[in-house]
Amino acid sequence: MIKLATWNVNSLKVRLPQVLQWLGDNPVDVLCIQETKLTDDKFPAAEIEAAGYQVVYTGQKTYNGVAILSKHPIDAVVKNNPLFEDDHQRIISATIQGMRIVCAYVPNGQSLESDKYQYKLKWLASLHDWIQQELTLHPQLALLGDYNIAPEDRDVHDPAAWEGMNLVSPPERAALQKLIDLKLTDSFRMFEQAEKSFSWWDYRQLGFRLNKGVRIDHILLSEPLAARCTSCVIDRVPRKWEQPSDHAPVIATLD
DNA sequence: ATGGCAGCCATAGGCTGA
Repeated sequence: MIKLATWNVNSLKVRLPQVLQWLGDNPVDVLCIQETKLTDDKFPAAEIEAAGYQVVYTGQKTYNGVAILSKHPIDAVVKNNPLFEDDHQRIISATIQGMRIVCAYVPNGQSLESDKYQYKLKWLASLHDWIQQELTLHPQLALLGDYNIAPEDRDVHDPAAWEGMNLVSPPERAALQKLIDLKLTDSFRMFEQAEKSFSWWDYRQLGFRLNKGVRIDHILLSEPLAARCTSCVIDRVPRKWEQPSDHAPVIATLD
C-alpha cells in the first residue's frame, strides 16, 4: 500500500511545524507541497529529512514554490515544464517507487479580465502537451496539486454565485477536462463522498466554519494507478488548527 | 462597490492569493 498526498501550505516558513505534525499523524509515502514561498537557500530540508523524508524542491521569493517529500528514494527530478518558458517555480516531478509523481501549482488566474487568466490558460495547455508526452514515457503517473479549478458545480459551495468566475469558468474547466481526456482520473470522484466536500476555504467571513469552500486540489491518476486506488479523502483536520493554511491536504491510497 | 484574511516584503501599504 502506498499513500500519495498534496497540500498547498501557503508559506512553508510559517507552516513547517504543521507539515511535520501532519506527517507525524499521517505518515504518507509521498507529499506534494505547493506555495512554499521560499528560495532554495532557505528551504528547510534538514528539518524535513530529520522527520524521515527525502525532499526535492524548487522555489522563489514571495510567490509559488513546490516540493516533493518522500519516504522512498527520489529519482530523475525535473523542475518545471520543459515545454513552457516560465519565470514561476510551479512544477517539480520525479520518479518514486516506479511512479512518475508530478507536483503542480496551477496559476490562480485572478479574474477572467486579467492577463494572469490568459497565462493560466496557456500554462494549462502546455501542461497538457507535456503530460501527454510524459505518459508515453511513464504509464504510471500521478499529477497532484493545486489546480485552481473546481471541476464541477458540486465542487463549489454556491455555484450560482460563482457562475462564470475564475476557478469555475468554462475555459478552465475545459482545460482540466483535456487533461482528464489523457485517461487521467480524478481520484476523489472514484469514491462516494460527502456532499459539499471542499479543499479550500477563504480565511475571511468564517469561510471554513460555514463550509463556504471550493474543491480545487486534486490527485489525477493514470489508468494503471487508478486501477490500484482504494480511497481518496480530504483531511479537514489541519484546517482547524491555529494559523492554518487555507487549503486542506488530499490523500489517495493505492494498493 | 468595497473589503473582509493571511503572507510577503519591508517597515506603510500594496500585491497576491482563490
